[in-house]
Amino acid sequence: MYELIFEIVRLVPKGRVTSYGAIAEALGMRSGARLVGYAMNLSHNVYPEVPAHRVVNSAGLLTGKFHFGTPDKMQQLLEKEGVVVKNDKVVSFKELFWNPKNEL
DNA sequence: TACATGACTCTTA
DNA sequence: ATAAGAGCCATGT
Repeated sequence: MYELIFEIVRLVPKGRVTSYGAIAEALGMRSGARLVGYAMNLSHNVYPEVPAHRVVNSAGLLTGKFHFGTPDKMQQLLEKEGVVVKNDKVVSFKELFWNPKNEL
């Protein structure tokens, strides 16, 4: 079931980000954002790798950074891809936001 | 089968 | 504008 979620996340272009809610909605689960988060939790041992660091909450906050081993890993990865992160939140989130529906 | 849990989100005070 | 409460769906025990 999480396969779909993983696929969507893998479609997120480098340097862009998306939100749990957006993914959930793209899959038809209007209020399944929590489920998407839960899926990300399992994404660390699936293959191909899932760029879970490109997924943030509706406010652009890096809420799941504690699940990357070290709290800085997520931010590091994002910045390395060109995404500016400040105070655990994505700068210009609105601009960098990537809507899954545009790819379906 | 029933209950608890979670990387969320929206609605009210 | 900030804070607290309730819904939501798939899994695991």
